[in-house]
Amino acid sequence: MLEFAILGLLQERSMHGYQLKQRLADALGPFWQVSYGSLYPALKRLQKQGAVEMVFPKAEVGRRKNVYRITEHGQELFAELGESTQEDSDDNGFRVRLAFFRHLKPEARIGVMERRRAVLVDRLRELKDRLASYRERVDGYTLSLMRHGMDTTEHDIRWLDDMIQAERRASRSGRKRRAPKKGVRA
Amino acid sequence: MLEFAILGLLQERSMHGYQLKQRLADALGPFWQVSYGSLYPALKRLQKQGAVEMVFPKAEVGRRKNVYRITEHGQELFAELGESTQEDSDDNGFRVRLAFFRHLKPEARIGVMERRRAVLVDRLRELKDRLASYRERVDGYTLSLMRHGMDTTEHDIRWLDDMIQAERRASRSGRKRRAPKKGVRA
DNA sequence: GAGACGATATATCGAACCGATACATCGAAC
DNA sequence: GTTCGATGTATCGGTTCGATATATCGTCTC
Repeated sequence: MLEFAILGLLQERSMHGYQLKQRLADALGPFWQVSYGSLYPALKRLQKQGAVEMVFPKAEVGRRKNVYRITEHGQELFAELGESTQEDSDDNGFRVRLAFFRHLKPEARIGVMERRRAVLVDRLRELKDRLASYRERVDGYTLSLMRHGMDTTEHDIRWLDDMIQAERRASRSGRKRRAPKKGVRA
Repeated sequence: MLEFAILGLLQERSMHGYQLKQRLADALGPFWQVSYGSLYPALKRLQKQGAVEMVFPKAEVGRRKNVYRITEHGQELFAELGESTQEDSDDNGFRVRLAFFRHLKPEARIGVMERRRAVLVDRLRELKDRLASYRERVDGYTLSLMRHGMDTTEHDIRWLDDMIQAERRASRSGRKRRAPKKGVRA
């Protein structure tokens, strides 16, 4: 997911590590913060596989800045990671994807959201089963935790449904007339 | 948090690693799953600092089972970890604490919940500020993500308020008459 | 203009964690 | 009987986090 996020940011414009960290904190807000201990190694990995490249490898004067630019292979990797089913059950993984949704194809967006929905439906079912199975033999706090988890999951599913519907609407009208104005309503 | 969870489980009865992993999955449901790569090293760490001890160090016959028992020092460590302010901003950290709330003192429980509430209020404020600051210059998906985050956080705060209130009620009536029946209503 | 100070910027370290896997034993089904 | 799934302990490589080291830049103060 970190690689995906980096590539997503570099898609807008080339940046160096410090900027990436700032823009990431800005985009994901309080949901996800990355450390330099993850960021710089991730950049090196991406560079090694040719997904990003340095713009000014060595500036002779002043402070050293390693500005990275995304390559064509990086673009492909971004799309691939965005549609990958590997991180579907990771809550933050979906948030990260959502933050860069605008760079994915509409069909891919719907696919991601529907897979996410399936994960949440699974989770809801597991919570329901669990709650039914150990009624009475569990303390009030755990019970409350499970019930709140159910509420939250149901809320999330409704949210997804709205977004999927909006995406389909935009997709349909987008085929007839250009550009459906702004975006998704929460 | 892993150490805290292990000690919480061992407080009920002595167990071996495999059982710990199972009971952990059972208690935390879909919220948290631990790997053996974390569990066994954590047990060794706890053993090294004298918080747990092996019950049957070496069984001569049949399958090897390393049963661990919590020590007095382990009890202290559990209480200490349960009240620690170190993991307050970790969502899962609070869930884990909640799953073992029954082993904490009522005052500690209220303290943990109030600190958690403060974290969520902070998060809500940050989301509001962020939303106000970059209205218009952000895509619909990110906007939706932030708005949903606000809704969820507000919901969580109300949940906490209910639990804090219930805890206070139980605490007050518990001082007059013994044992306030069952527990917390979600 | 000297010094302090905070923001900018890159890099690495140790501890911890995850997913996978290896290895072994048990019970039960076929 | 032997295959198969559940039980059980353990470790490996790769990744992440939190902290820290190092250095430069802009700005403010005396």
